[in-house]
Amino acid sequence: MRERIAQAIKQALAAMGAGEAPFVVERPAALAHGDYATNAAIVAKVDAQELAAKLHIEGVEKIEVVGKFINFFLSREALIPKIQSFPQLYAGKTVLVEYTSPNLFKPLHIGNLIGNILGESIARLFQATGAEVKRINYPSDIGLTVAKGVWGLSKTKGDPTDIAALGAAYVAGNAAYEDGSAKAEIDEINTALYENSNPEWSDLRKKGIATSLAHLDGLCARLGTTFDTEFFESESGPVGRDIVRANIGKVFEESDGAVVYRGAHTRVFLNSRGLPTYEAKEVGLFELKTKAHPNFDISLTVTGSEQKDFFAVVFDAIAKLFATQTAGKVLRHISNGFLRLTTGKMSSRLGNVITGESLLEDLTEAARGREDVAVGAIKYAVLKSGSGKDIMFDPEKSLSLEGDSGPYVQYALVRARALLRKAADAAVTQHVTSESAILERLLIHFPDVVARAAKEMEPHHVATYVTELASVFNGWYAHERAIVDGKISGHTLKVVEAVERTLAQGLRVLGIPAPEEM
RNA sequence: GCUCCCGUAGUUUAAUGGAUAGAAUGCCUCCCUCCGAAGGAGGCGAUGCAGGUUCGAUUCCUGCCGGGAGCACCA
Repeated sequence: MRERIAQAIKQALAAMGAGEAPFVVERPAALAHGDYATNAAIVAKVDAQELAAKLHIEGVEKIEVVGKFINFFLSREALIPKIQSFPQLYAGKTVLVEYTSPNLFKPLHIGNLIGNILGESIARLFQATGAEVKRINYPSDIGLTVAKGVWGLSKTKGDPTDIAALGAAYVAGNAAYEDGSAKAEIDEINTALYENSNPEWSDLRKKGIATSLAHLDGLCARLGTTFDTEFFESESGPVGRDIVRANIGKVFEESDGAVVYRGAHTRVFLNSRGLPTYEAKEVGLFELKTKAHPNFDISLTVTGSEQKDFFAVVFDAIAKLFATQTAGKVLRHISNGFLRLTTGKMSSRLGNVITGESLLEDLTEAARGREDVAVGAIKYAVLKSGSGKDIMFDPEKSLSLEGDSGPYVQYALVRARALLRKAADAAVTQHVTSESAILERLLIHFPDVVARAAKEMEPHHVATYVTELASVFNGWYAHERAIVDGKISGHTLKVVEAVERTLAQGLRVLGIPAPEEM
């Protein structure tokens, strides 16, 4: 419909001799300004009345000129909701989305949880708009964090198959490293793990990794994520190290015994002991990713916003190392913000943090045992604002299930579904009531909202829309009776069906469960 | 010090250079004989400051003030 209006304007402008103009046809801020509006008269510098008079568009009932804007009101027939498919913006494209990527041996912290929530929604937005999506998890299974855990396990004689023991071992190791009491020992373990030179430590690592990974996969499944591919730092490290070594003097240079890249700022890729750092591992990861998915078009990496500058430099280095593989492709880092408590930033490296899991459990309890509602609550809290911004987390308020929240939208959907169940037993009449027009006028914009959210990789557009729809539906629901004396209007039935479908699809791209009952 | 990001009702936030800056929460009124009140209706309340570009600026540019993040062997 929007396209049809744009085409008509283009033709009318050409007929007026106004030529090309960068006008837009968009949803006006206020319903009083119609279903679509255009600034064409302003940007093309023509008389709005004259332009409007030239427009005759099928499905448009009324064209109104207000000031210099032209507003379009669709006819009831054009509004009658039908199955709305999303614009297939990314048809034929392959998109790699890397997210979650925790340090194994450590409980999933809230930052990982937020990254998972954002990454999953972005993956779903691309799928909804036609892309083939590969979900990638890139856990850290080697490095200082793991060394701390292995140190802790060997000190505490902890059971490496017990997830709680792993967490405790990491906390102990981290503390001993930070206060310096075991720094040398842990560094030694770290090197030995890289070199696989100590069977006892390597065995603890292997068992701990398996436990941690199984636990992680279970939690991700509860959150609605199933990964297509898992790459590990133990794989990317050696690959990256070799690539970096082979490019010393070309892309990298040696400095103080380390191998560095000088970009926007200088970063160490191989440390002075010759071990690959996070930077070199990213280089190796890119090699692994392109081997597995050589035909990708877009590669996204979702991590905390503090890594923004890091990725700018690393992607810069990767573009030089892989000139042919990156030509015409998009490599992008997507930031997720911190979840901030009133007490300040939560460090992932300190022991007494709220884990992703404990948060989910607390929310579930507050949601009367409903994990789907709890998942909806936390996901909505993360996705309702623009990505990359910090999420203010007041436990009291975030646990509340009222207002601008996931459960609010879930509840509206449940009401629509309950109504449809009732309607199944009702007689369907032909008369058309006018009261639902506001719902119809909102419903038509859903595909554009999803398209925009996908293009900008901003799920919050969908969250905002779905809440608006839930609110309008609730208002309509409280004000009107759909089923009277066992009869429902066929038109109303179609509208409610469209609301149900739209809310369900909206929640799906957000990764929020859509309950049948609450 | 250098670089980047962010300042919108008391609070959490939305807005594609467009029309009367939209919600939620909080506070003040109302509404369940009736499809689910975890709901609905109404009221109060906001673009940090100063310039600039533009027919039009929350949006773009400059300066200032305030907050956050990053900047060599962690991830």
